[in-house]
Amino acid sequence: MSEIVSRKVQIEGVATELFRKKGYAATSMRDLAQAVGMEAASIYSHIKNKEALLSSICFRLADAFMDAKKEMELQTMPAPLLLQKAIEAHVRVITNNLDASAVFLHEWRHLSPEPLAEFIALRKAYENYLIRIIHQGKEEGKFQFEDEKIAVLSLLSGLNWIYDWYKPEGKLSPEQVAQNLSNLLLNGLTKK
Amino acid sequence: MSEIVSRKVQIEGVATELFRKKGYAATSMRDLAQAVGMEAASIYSHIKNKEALLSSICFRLADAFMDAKKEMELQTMPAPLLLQKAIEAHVRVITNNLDASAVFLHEWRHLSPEPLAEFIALRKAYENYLIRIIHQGKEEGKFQFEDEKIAVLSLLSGLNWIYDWYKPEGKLSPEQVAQNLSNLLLNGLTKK
DNA sequence: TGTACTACCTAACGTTCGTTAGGCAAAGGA
DNA sequence: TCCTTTGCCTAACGAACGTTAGGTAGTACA
Repeated sequence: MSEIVSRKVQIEGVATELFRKKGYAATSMRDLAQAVGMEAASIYSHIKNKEALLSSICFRLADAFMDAKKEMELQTMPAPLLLQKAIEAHVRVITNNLDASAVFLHEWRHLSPEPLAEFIALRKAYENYLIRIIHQGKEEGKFQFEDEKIAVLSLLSGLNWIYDWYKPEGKLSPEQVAQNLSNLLLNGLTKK
Repeated sequence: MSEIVSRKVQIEGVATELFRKKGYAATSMRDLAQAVGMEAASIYSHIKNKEALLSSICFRLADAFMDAKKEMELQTMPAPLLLQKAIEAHVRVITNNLDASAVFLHEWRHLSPEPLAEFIALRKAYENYLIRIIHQGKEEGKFQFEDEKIAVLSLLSGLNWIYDWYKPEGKLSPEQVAQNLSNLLLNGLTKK
C-alpha cells in the first residue's frame, strides 16, 4: 500500500492487458507474474485465483455500463436525443477502458456458472435499456425500422467494436467518435 | 472415406462447434476426441495438429469472403446498390457458416506468426474493398460521412455480429437480414 | 486364403498448468 | 530491542496438455 498504486491494482491492470492480447485461457499465471515482475505463486498473496481477476475485470466494466444506464434513466427527452446521449455515454466507457472492454466483450464466457449467469443478466438489462429507447423513438414517430432486435444488436455491435480501432493518441476524441457514430446510426450513409 | 462425410470433415465440423463454444485455447484435443467419439491420439491420423484445424477453419471462411469480393469486383453499378449487394454477399457467407464465423472473428489470433500474417493481409484486403465502395459513394455524391474508417469499421462490426444473434430456424431469412441491415446502414434509424 | 492397408486403440512422453505449503528477509510499531 | 506483519521467494503438488510410438483388429483386394 506504500506505492502509487497498490500491487493488487497493478496486477489487475497487467492481467487486463494480457487477457486482451492473448485471451484468458491462453494467459498463464506465470505469464502474468513475469509481466508484473514477480513469481507466479506470489500473485496469490494479492488475489484469490485466476478467475477472480477475470471476474473483477468483467464486472467492473459491467458496473460502468450500468451506472451510465442508471444516470440516463433519470432523464426524459425525445428519443433521438436520448439515443445520442446513450451512445455518448457508451463510447465514453469504452474509450476510457479499451483493454478492459475487449476482455469484457470476449472473455466473459470463461466465467464459472454463477458469475456467468449474473453477467449475462446485466448485459440483458443493458440491451433492454437500449431497446426501450429505440422503441420510444418509434412510438414518437421519429424512428423507423423493421426489426427491433436487429436494430439494437447492430447498434451495439457498432459501438462495441470501437475498442478494436480506437487509438487514444489518435486525432479523434471520444466525444467526436460518439458524435460521428450517432450521426451514422441515426442518419445512415445516404446523403440527403 | 466410405461414410457420407469423411472423418476429417466431421472432425473439422465438431472442432468448429467447440472452438466457437469454448474458445480455441480452452478446447483440448481430448474434448474434441470425445465429441467426435474417438480417442485423442486417433485424431492425428486425420489432421496434422491442433493448429491445422484452426487454420483450416479461418482460411476456409476467409476464402469465402474473398470469393464474394472477387465476384463483386466484376460488376460496375452505383455505390448504394453496390454496397447493398456487398452486404447481401457478406451476410450470406456468415449465415451459411455461423460457427465458423464466430471462430473466424475471435480465434484467429491464436494462429502462429506465418499464417497469422497471411490472415491479417486477407482481412485488410477485404476491408479495403468495402472502403472503396464507400469512397465511390462519396465521390458519386450519394453518401455522406465524416470519417471513412469509422464508417467502414462500424459497418463491418454490424455485419460481423450477426453470428451472435442469427438463428437459422428463426423467422428471418438471410436475404431478409441483409435487406434489413443495408436499409439500416444506408438510411439510419430516423424516419423521413 | 494370404496380404496389405485403414482406422482406431492403449500407453506413454515431456511440458505446462493453477495452486498450495512453508520459509525468509525487510519493515514497522511497541 | 524484540515481535509481528508484510511481501515476496523456492519447491512442489496433482492434473491436464499436445503429441508420438507402437500395436491390433477389421476390411479390401490379390
